[in-house]
Amino acid sequence: MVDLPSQYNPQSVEPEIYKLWLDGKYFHAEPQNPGKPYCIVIPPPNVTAALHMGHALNNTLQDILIRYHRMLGDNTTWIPGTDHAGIATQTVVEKRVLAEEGKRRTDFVREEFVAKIQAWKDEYEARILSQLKRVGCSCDWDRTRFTMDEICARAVREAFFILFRDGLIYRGKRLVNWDPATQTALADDEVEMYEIDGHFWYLRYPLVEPVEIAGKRIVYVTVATTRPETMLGDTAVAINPADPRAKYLVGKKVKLPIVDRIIPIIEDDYVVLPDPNSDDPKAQFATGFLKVTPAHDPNDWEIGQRHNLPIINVLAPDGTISDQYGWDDVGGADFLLGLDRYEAREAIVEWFRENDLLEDVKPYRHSVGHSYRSHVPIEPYLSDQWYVRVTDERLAGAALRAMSDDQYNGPERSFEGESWEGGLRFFPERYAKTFQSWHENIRDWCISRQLWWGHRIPVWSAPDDLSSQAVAELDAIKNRIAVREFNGKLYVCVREIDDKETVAKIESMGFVQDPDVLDTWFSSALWPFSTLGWPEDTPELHTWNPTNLLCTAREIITLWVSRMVMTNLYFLNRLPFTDVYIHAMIQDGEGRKMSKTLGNGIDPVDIIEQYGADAMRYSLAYLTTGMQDIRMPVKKVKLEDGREVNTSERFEIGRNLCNKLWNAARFVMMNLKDGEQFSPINIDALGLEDRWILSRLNETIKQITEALNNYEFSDSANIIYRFFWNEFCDWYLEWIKPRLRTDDESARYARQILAYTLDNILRLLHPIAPFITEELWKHLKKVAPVRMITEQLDTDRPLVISSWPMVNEQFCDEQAEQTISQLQEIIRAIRDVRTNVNKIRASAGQKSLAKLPNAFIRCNNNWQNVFSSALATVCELAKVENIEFITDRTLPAGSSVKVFTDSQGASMELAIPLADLIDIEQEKSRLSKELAELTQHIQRSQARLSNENFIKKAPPHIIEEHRQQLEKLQAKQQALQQAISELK
RNA sequence: GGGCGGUUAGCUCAGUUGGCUAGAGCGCUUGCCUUACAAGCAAGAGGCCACUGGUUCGAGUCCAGUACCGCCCA
Repeated sequence: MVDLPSQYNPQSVEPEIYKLWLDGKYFHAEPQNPGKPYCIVIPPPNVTAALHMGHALNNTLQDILIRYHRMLGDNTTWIPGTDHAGIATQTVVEKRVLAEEGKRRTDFVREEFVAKIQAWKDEYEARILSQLKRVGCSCDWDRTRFTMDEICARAVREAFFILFRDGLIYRGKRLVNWDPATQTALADDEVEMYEIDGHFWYLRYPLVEPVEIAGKRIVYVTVATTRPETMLGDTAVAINPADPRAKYLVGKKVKLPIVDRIIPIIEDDYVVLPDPNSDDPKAQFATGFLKVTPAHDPNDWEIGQRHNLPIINVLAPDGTISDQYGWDDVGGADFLLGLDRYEAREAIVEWFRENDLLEDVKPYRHSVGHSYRSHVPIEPYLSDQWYVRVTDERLAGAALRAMSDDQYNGPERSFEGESWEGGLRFFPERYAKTFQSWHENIRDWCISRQLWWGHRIPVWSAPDDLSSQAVAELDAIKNRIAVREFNGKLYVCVREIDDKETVAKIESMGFVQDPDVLDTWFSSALWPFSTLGWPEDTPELHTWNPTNLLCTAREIITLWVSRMVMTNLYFLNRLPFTDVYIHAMIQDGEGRKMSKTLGNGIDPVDIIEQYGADAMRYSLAYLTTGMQDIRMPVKKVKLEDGREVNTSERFEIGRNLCNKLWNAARFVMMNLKDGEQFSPINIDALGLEDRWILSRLNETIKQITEALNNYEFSDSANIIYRFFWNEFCDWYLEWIKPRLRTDDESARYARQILAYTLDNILRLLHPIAPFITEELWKHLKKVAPVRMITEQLDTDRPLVISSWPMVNEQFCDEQAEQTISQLQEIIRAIRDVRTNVNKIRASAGQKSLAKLPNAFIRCNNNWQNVFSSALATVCELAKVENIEFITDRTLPAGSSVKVFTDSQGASMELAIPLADLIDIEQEKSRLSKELAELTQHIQRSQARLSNENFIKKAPPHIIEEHRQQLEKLQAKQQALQQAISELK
């Protein structure tokens, strides 16, 4: 006998169940295990912060698939881990240290500060991994990795070395996206564009010699700029050659105010011609003259390259005005030195104003790049950085060839016969477009970051006075290093991470290691093989790479998916994964991103504590349709312990389902006889409802399996919900209650089917709701250790490693389904009448009836037999004392009447006498309303069927369907009319 | 500026290749503490499917355009 509380309490179940799984090592797989390999690598959460609801969603979906495949018998592993998240983590630690100790990073030596970040990492890594466990994630914990651990570090070193050796990494001097707050370069995709209310300032630059144009004496040109502070670095003024003023002005000089630099006026197509009537705001605001600052603007950089202009950098790395980084004609600008770029902006504008050179100021809204970490505006900044030549055919080109044929839409691809070509698929497929256009427009990837937290760049640069003897010595160790020359300087990459000897050697020769670290995404890019042991040729790598699926959010397609594809293809000549599933982003009720600053985030742990992990998981799966956003209205709630937390009512569906499952299972187990031994039974000997529920179960298995195979999470959640709740609980359980009270064979069959169906429900629901199903599985095993209909089910192992239900066509019973469906319709009709009778009685102050006294049914023999065999149950379910069959005599007058037509076209009439129960008039008006609606419907149907074109053009089976429907409607109408006329 | 989503019941969302009297959960109304479950049971009410055109015998579904909301990339 099982004794369970009447409410499911997840808190008391979850820790114990998770321990059971861990103790049994059920999540662990070895490469040589039997079964088809199935592997997912987790998108490693950043150690920056604890997990949020987006992570909960991301990992729930992965766990559903992992658990499903484990139950299918696949050799399944889910590789967990965390990401060091270079700039993000360093930034949060810098903030914390500043707040707690009042110190800046630069107040420490590098090792000291890295140790502080390391401590933060340890804290958050532990927290993140424990959060994943609370969500129920069945990760292969023995394989946990961190993007900076030794194994990943080794892979990073080898990957860098190969790319460096093969000429795919180079050093370049160009404008980068500079974050003056964290003082590092950023990749293009780490820059976020924000709309800013700014200004156009109109600055007058005096001509060295006045010019006469159309009789007018011109003494200055006016440039319009949104960033006046960059004028200090101007090295030209440009004008469009099509501008009528160009022929008078090109070649002339202006004297740059403040610094007094003499700079030329040049002509360049890039300059926008002024046009006050243009749709292009740039043309509206333009003066026709463009100040050119090659060191501080990407477009000006291009112009500078075309015209060989000098490059004058007036900024320090922290964004202050400085003459220390390539500016030697400060002139009158020394009062600006040391000012922040925005202070300088104001000072310069003020200077122009005072000197009567500020012509105008206009408000202007435009997008400005901001650091995705520090959120300060990005400064285009001239510097030397390391780049990966992803534009190379071997990288971006390969990524494009990897796309599956039906998802690729572009210029003809020439395949080279590689097995991976055309093997990469996106779900939903629209995201393939993002992937494709990213690679078609890709630019080289800046991978160096001026940070302390990350993989140090394994490159040593030569001293200026490198001797030829030293070069010869390098040659002697050439199999341990790669040597490349950039801008006349030698750079050495040391291959092995622990090759101290070589490092000592080159350092003794005066080589110095680059102080910078690699972009975090460089190590993440290797994740699908670094975690499996690459560059070692491990059995893990053999078995599980390519992995099967990557599950992530859409903004990650460019940052990460792209790079994993390119590196896996380049280093291993195969895909990192074949499928990419892109899930939705969770937003609050107003459609805003959840964020700390808005305070609208929901903490998964709060939800787990309130509703349970299964409830959260179920709800998240239920919400995962193919859409790109999930709206989650946020509600504040005060907990018993006084804390106020964010929650959402959207998790109630999961909680309610868990509670229902708990109670249904409780009911089943209360009715099972302890340790009852079941033996195979003949399906044909079973009752109608038994065959019905088995048939429905079989269909459910089919549908869920299909949904999971197609990553249709919401569908799978809905399918099990409907079967379990609306079919098993609402109908089957109610239907067999009378049988269970007997002590005959029929009761035993019912118990056998209860055990069997509950068993299957637990299996089907386990990937989505693992805790409660495992817990109930335990209890079920106690009361019904042997479960079967025709063949015995595997019940000896924990549910987590038990088998996924198989479709069994033997259980498919179309006739039982139709019959039950018809009976349901009749039962609902009787319930409906009773409800209305009670409503009318209540309004007349009469007592409500628990049951109707009488119902009459006129039907053929076939149906009468069906009814007779289930009469007591139908009466009970329909809440009627007695059902009487009539064949010849007319239906009793003064009845509410309904007509049904079964799938064979036979009609059946139901009459419930009301005369003694209620004031007939009210029922009459209700029926009249129903009749009016019915009549309208019939008119529409008739109109369609009398349309010649419909008959001529519609497919015959559709016409037939509409005909039959009309007949049914007309039968109903007739009965209703008669009933109304008799209600007197 | 380019690309991609969304707009269906008060709220959050389903709706297959066009063939419905357009569905679900929550909320609402009415009646029920019915021996698994009140986090429940039964029965209801509630929709010009954003707008305008088009294709079609037939459009929530396909096509074109408009409006608004949102995301990604410049």
